[in-house]
Amino acid sequence: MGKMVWAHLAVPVKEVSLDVILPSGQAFRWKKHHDEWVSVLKDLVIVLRQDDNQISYRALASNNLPVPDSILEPVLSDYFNLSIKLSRLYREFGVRDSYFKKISPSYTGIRILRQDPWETLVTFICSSNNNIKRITQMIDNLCRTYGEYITTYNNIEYYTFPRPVSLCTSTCVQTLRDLGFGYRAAYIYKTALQVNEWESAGNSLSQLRGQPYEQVREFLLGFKGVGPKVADCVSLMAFDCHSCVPIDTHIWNIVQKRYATTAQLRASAKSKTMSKIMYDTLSQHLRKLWGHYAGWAQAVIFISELRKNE
DNA sequence: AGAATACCTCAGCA
DNA sequence: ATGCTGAGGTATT
Repeated sequence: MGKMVWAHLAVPVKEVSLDVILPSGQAFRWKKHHDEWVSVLKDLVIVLRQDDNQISYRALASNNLPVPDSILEPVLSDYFNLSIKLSRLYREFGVRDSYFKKISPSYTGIRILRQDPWETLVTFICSSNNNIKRITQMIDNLCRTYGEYITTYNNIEYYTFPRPVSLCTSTCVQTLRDLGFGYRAAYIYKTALQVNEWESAGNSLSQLRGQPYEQVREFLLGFKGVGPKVADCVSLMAFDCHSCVPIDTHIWNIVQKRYATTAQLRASAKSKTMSKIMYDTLSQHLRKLWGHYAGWAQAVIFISELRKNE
């Protein structure tokens, strides 16, 4: 083993709280081992430690060669969206929304990660009618089976996230079912075929970044297993659509409990399933309330609700 | 059009 | 114990 070389990001916990955002259902591949958070970004195993004033980081590559900080720092800065100042957003949300102002002091450092589009798409297809624990297990199985081995750290093997082409095999659906994907196995396979074809034609999913939300959303809704909620999660977490507010069961619950709702919204509460119209109405309502970075406010409210149920 | 139902799996609960 | 419910929904009817 080479000498451990740590580099540092001067980021206070109030801007990024790893312990809050990494295990809370935004990304599903971070593992905590003692005081270290470990995951894979691109083809590197990333190791993070955090104290009050900084995040220390280093990376392990498959060749065991050191990864220069000049490569690593931009990767992390991008992944954690560090150009966006959280303190400023919290202040603005607090002015717009008294409930946010009330609860946010207990939930600081919650920000939206900027994740890989393909990985995010697959992950959130898996998230439908599912829970964080199981989603984490499914994604872990997927990478072990179809990803490329990178290295072992703390006795845990780390793999890349498989490229679409790796899933375009005749046995994929059955394999995924055996790995616990249930009915989502077929969705993943079909999506892999589509994305592979799209990329083979010289495109990349990343080129959707910077496109208007409506176009990103329409594109995403074209995949099997992607409905309004999943499309919004991917738009927000991979395609820079910061104002987009995914409406899940937790947000729906909290809106009914905490926010004044219109007669139309209250009436819909009786319905077993949320209609597309109702979904859009609610999402836009919250977007207007919270503003251009509404999706970031949603993340705070979502985690506060998640934590309360524990 | 809009609402109900089936869908994989599994932990938590009565 | 066996059966039900809900988990960051979606496709189908």
